[in-house]
Amino acid sequence: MSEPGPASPTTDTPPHRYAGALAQDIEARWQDRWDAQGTFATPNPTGPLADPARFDASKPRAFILDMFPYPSGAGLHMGHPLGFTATDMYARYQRLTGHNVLYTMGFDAFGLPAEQYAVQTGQHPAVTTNQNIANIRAQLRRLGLSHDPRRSVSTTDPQYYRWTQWIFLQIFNSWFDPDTKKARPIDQLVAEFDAGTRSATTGDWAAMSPAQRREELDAWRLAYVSDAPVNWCPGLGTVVANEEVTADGRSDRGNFPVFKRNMRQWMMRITTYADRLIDDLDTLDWTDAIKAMQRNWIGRSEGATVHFDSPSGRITVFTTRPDTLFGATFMVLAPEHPLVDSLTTPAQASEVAAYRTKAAAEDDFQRQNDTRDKTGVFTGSFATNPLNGEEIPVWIADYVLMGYGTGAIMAVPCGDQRDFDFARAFGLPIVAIQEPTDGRGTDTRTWADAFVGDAPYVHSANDSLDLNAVTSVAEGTRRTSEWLAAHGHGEATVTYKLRDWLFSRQRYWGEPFPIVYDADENPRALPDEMLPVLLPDTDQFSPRTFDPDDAMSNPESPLDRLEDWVWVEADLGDGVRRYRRDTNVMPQWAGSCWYEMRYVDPTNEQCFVDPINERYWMGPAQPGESGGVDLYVGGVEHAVLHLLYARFWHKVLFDLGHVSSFEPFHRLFNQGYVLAAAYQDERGMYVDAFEVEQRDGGYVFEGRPVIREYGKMGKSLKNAVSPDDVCATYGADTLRLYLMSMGPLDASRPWESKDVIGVHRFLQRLWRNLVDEDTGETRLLAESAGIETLRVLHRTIAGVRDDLDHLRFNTAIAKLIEFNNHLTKLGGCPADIADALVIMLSPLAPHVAEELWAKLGHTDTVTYETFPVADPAMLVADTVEYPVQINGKVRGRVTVATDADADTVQAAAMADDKVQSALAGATPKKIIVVPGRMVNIVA
RNA sequence: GCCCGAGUGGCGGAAUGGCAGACGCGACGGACUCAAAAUCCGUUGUCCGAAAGGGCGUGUGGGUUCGAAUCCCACCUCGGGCACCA
Repeated sequence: MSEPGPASPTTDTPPHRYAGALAQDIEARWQDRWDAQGTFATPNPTGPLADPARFDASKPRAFILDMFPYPSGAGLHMGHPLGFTATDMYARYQRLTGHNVLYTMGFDAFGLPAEQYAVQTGQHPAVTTNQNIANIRAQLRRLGLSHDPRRSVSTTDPQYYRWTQWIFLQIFNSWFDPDTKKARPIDQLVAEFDAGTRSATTGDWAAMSPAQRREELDAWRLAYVSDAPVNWCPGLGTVVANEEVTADGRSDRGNFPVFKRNMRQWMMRITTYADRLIDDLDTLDWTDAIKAMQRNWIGRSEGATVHFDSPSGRITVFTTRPDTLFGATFMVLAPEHPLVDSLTTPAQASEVAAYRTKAAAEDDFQRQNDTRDKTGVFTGSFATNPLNGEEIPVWIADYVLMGYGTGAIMAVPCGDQRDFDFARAFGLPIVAIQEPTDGRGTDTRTWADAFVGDAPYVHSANDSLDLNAVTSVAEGTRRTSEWLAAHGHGEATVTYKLRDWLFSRQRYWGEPFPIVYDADENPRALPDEMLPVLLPDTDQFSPRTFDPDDAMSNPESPLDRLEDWVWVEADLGDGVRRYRRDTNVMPQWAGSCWYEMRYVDPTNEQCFVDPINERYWMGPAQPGESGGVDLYVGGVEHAVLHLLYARFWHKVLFDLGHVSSFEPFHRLFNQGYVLAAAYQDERGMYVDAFEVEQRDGGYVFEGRPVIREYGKMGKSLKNAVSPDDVCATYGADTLRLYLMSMGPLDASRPWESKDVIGVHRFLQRLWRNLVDEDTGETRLLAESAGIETLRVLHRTIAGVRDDLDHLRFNTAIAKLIEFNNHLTKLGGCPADIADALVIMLSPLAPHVAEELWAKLGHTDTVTYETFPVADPAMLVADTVEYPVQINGKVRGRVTVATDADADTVQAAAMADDKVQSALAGATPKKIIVVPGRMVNIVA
């Protein structure tokens, strides 16, 4: 860091002043001692980490979790200590308030970042990953986080991914029962087929060959191989999930173009959980913003399917507005719709073929740009509107997407802006079926746009359905859906934007699939005793990447090259045979889908988590509650990726009876970002923020003017401050306090290095109130605390408790500073309240608190002490000062007894000189006395 | 366009219906020092005023209320998410 820190001790600074060097000395000693004594080891109810002598089942639990980091070569950035400090302070506070606390840290070490770093350095990812983990562990240690080190996991550890593979097989060997809306073991489906209580979808189960049966079952599995459109990213050399593709059709990582291609890939049937993933959000303590993002991503819409008769048979559409069916004046099919060929008349054939070719050449993401003008082609055929028998033309257009609904729509131009635009562009009829409430009338030739909303229907009746008296969309929708169902022309339907999860990647650094293929290319699960399927060692770990724009390239998995590994002999129940291994690896998200459960029972070799331990740490507190981690802190960037996938896996494991909680993360808190000033030169290039000088109200870099903006702290903006440097200058306790004092945890905050000194001075003053800076001995005031000091103390206790309960670390710190400022004015700390002060400080600045605790004569760690409890009697004074307002402006103050009644307070207010002179003889119309608060006189 | 969230001193922020600006940075004045740094003490929303005191003040305009930074309506600005999803 280039910023000046506090002075290093020189001859004239006292030897025991709390400054950077002393802080580091204290911190190193206490970190060593915590390690040596296993201070933060938390016992389990049962299993390898059970310790009956230390486990107190009568205490409430607190499972506190951070989103675990990728061990990238760059190490921690300031965003990590921000979230980690918050959870550590909360964890320590929970220990002080009598909770059993589960708090640890792991590493999400598979995936692209680790692999790319390995490719850059030419070293094996296992080597670089372990180096990076060691490096980050050292950085974390400096922060004084109270992790149980025995519970740490890395997703790349075979002892960990053995269970990731096991969970994959649980999912593979399950099906979703649409009746119970739950996952069930595939054996139970076989039993139902055998018993005839459920019919197979592809034929008569009893008459099927073994191969046909296998195919039938594979189509039910929650993890399945599918030849379907996927996102192929040549620049990365792998396919990626929908959630990893940005709105402009590029890869989330690397920003390469992504192409839709049909490929044979692993999918997970997350869509079967769409309703539960939405509905169960109601049971979670998450922000509305994140819930909205998840709902939005799942994209549930209720409506109806409607069947139209056409020369090529039935065309089914999905609509959210079946009530507008009388106004359907044409239909539009996606260019890829399977009926387009047979619907197209010879006269239209060349035009349709040209349009389809053009549409196919464009990628999906260009097509989804709503600023484009509408394009489309008439097929030459007509379909019949089931409500009124009208023949309406069938068009194809690229604004209809094959991937949503049925890939076909009924177009109601009077009630849908897109259809309206299309009708105007091609001169198609627009018939009003509602009388708009804005007075524009029903002559659609004069309309500037479609009308959407509740309004009386017109021209909306046939022999058996009459909406013309209906005034609400909801009622019209309900009655039309009923009519459609009754007449066999459709039914109420729910559609989702959510697609099944593409689960395979053509990379090296991931979990291998515990799957082999038989001679007929059927996927076969490996038995438990063959787990883990170890990731084979190789020096050819770099995936084959391609020209980022080469859409027709094909993925080549690095594991394909390992012939010796690929072919394996095994007995899967029908004798020893030769099988080919699956050469894909699982996506980055697999390991993070369940890591919180492994923290609960990290060394269990019998199961991924013992049910007793899971129920203790994650089980619902009350029947009907979701259960799950008590507090999960992390960035908002995982709103629809990790958080959706992890919820899905957890629900499958719940359905199968492996866990007692039906949600993994009961309470989620999203921390803000650490921002910092960044500077751009006239070319728009970022310059080193630490070499920029402020001059004449502007900013200058190497003599040239630069402009300032604020952005997420990091390498790309050249404005990153390293946590290590701050620890080296001021100590970790100062860094912790600064990060938390900057503002509320959920707000983004700009880093200002010059502000760090503020909380450092606070610690220095607090230290000085307890310790003689020359001798290092305690210097406590002998006389006991007076009533005024006790009142300040108890107000502080109550306030800090309330703040820490609600993760308001910024105001908790401010209250402690206030209290310390009071002690400073007192000339020091009375001996009888020093313990309380130090215990309150300990969750926030644990190292200096431990040091002070020891100086106060205690031999044990402060970690498991009891947080002081405020005495209610100390929170009220004998007298209270009332501000007296006249017409809402404060004009005077009166002091009355705390228990004075309203009349007494009013009398005192009226008797006040300033009030009388402000009233200037006027008679009050009304006087409001708010007990304990204030008086307002209305003159 | 739609859905969230936020606008308060020079700066980060506090106050969620009851004394706006807690706490911190910075700035200014003072102590210590040969001096500087560090440290300590004091002042610090703004305008008028020598002071006492007073006016104004939480993005803008309106409303509810004895009383609004806080609640309601409309608008403006910024940040985030989604976006031809039928």
